[in-house]
Amino acid sequence: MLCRSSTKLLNICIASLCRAHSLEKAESVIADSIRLGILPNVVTYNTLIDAYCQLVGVDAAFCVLDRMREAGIRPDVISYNSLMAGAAKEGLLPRLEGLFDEMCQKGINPDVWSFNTLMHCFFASGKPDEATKIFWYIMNNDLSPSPATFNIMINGLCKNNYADYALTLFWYLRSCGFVPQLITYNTLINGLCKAGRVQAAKRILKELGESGNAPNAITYTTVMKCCFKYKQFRHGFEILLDMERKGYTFDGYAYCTVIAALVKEGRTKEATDYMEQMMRSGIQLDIVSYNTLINLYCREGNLEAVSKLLCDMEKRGLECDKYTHTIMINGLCRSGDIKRATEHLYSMNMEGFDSKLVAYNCVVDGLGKAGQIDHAMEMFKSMERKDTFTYSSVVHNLCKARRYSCASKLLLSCLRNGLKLLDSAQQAVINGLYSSGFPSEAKRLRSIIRTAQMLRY
DNA sequence: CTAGGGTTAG
Repeated sequence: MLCRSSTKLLNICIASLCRAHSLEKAESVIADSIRLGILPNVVTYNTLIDAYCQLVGVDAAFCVLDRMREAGIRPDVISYNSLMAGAAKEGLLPRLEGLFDEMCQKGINPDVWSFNTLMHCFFASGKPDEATKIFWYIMNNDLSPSPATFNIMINGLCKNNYADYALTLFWYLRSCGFVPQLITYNTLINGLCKAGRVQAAKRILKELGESGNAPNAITYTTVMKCCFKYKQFRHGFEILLDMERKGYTFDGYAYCTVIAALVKEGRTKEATDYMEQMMRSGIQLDIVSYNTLINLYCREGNLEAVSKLLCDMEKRGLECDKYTHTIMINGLCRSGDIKRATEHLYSMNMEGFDSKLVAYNCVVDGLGKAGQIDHAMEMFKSMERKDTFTYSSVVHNLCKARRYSCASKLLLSCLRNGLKLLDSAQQAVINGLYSSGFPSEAKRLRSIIRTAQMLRY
C-alpha cells in the first residue's frame, strides 16, 4: 500500500518535470526512487515515452520501451499510442505502421486513438485514400469514434484538396446526429475558404452561429484572411476592429494576417501603420511575426531595419527558419543583389534546411529578371525539386530572352506531365511564337493547351 | 494527439 501511493507520488513528480522539459532531472529522480525501493510502473514509463517523443524524438522514446520491458513491465496501448504520435509528428509513416503491427502482434488491442493517429499520419503523408479507409473502418466496426476522429477526417480531407468531400461528410454526419465542435466548424470554414468555396464557408459560418457555439479568435482570423484573399479589404478591416473590441488581438495572428495581406498588395504604408499598432499593444513577437515584419521591410527596401530585427531575434534567442531565409533571399533579389541572394541560398544549403524550393524559385526568377538567363537555366537544371512556380518563371524568362523554341519545348513537357503553368507564362510563349514568325507553331501550341485544359476537368 | 498568422505569382 505504501509502495503504491509512493509510486503515485513519483508519477506526479515525473509528469511535472517532463512538463518543465527537465528530462535529465526526471531520469535522476527515477534512479533515486529505485534505490529507495519505489519502483516505476507503466504510468511512469508512459509519461517518459510521451516526453521523449515531444522533446527528443521517437528513437529516444523507443529506448524507454526497451527499458520498460527489461524492468518487467508490459507496455500497454498508451505506450504504443504515444510512440505512434511521436512517429506521426516526425512524418515517419512506415515507422508508425510498424508500431501499429507490432502492437497488434503483441496482443495489445489498438483503441480509437491508435486509429486516429494512423489516420492523421496517412493524411499528412498525402494518402487520403488510406486515411479514409481507416475512418470507415472505425465507423463500421463501432470503435466509438471520438470527436477528434471527425475533426482529423474533415481537416485531412481539406488539406488534401477534398474540401467538397469534407463538406458532404459534414452534412451526412450531422444527419446521423453528430454534434460538431467549434474546432470542427473552424476547420471546415478554413478548408472551404482556401478552396475558394466562399458561399459554402458562409453557410457553415451561419450554421456555427446557430449551433450555440461562440466564434473565437481562430474563427475571426480565418474569415478575415478569406476576405483579404478575395480582395474584400474593407470587410477584412471591419473584422479586425471587431476582434480588437472583443479582445481577440492578444497575439500576433490577427495583425500579421492583415500586414501580410497589405504587403502582398504593395500597400506598405498601411501595413506599417498596423505594425506600429501591433508593437504599441505590447504583443511578444514570435518567429512568424518577425518574418512578417522582415518581409514588410524587405518590400520597402529598408535593409537597415531588417538587420535590426535580426539582431532583436538573436537577442531573444529566436532562430531564423526557412521562411526567414526565403524572405531575405527574395528581398535581395528584389533589390537587384542577385550575388548576395545566391550566396544566401548556398548558406541555406550548408545549414541543411530541408525545403529550399521557394528560395530556389526566387533566385532562378531573380537571375532571369536580371537578364542572366544562362545562369538561371543552369540553376534550374540543378534543382532536384521543381513546381509550377519554377516552370512558370523559367518559361516566362526564356520568352523575355526571345528563346521561344526552348520555352515552347519546356511548356509542352509540362503539359504532358499534367503540370499547370501560370496563364501569363503560357500566353507569353504563344505571343512570342507569333511575333517571331512561327504562327503555325503558335496555333498548334494553343490547341494543345486547350486539350490539356479539357482533360483536366 | 484535431482548428487561425509568415516566403515565390514574373
